[in-house]
Amino acid sequence: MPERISEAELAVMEVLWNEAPLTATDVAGRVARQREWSLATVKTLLSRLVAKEAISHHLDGRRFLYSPLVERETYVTRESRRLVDRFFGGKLMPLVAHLAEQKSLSDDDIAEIEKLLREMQS
Amino acid sequence: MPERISEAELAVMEVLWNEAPLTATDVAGRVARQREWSLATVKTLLSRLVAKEAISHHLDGRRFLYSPLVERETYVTRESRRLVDRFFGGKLMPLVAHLAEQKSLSDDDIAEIEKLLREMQS
DNA sequence: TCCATTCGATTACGGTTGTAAACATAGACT
DNA sequence: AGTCTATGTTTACAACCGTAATCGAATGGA
Repeated sequence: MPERISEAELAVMEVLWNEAPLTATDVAGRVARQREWSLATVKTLLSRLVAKEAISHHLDGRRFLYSPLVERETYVTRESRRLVDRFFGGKLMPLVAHLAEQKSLSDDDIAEIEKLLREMQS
Repeated sequence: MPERISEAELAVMEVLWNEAPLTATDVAGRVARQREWSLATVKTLLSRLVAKEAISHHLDGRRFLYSPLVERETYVTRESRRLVDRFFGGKLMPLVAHLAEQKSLSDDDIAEIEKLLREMQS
């Protein structure tokens, strides 16, 4: 049972999912484009992620190189399922219906989803 | 900008979305079917939800009756969008594709979604 | 009238999160 | 050799969360 990744930690994960391994300084550099965090903050988040076993670190000279342990795919799947379970009784249909009603779907989106579904069915 | 509702608070919201207004004791009674919470705990959660303006309470004699202020529809939409923004670049298609690939869909589900989409499109 | 029950409000307390400063240590530079 | 710098570790601290116990006021019953 993997531990949950917090909002702030997720920003760090995104950086590492995008490129790894990286040093703490590198991570701080890339994450800085999104959030205004000090290097110290990023280092705290990295430590916590290591403690949660969401990332690994191995020594490179005198510094650490960090890499994801949990894959983005895996995490996204888990979180998506969580949402679908919590709000839509675990069924995808109501989610799609819901978002469709909210006009989150353009006609193009709908067409695309239909195509995808057709492919899956055959 | 509405405040976020925590996991535990959500269980209380679900009860009130299902039936309202209710007293604290009633809420505790219904929520007890899911979680093992003392009445005190439920009362704390109700207070916090009132503070967050997610629910309202009005005096009925000497006790409060609680009702949702935030609609389930609204909240679910917000959370869905949050997930889609965080993980799928704001696009719904990839979420559906993702869940579909994860075999969350039976053939019947697919057929049902297709029907829904066809109706929407016309 | 006095007590037990019922309620909401206040307080509690350990854990997580966001955000960081301070500290220790190992190289790097002078 | 002594100092600046980079880097990981420890500590900090307020807000939020899960989970309650306790307090104080009001009510209902004996």
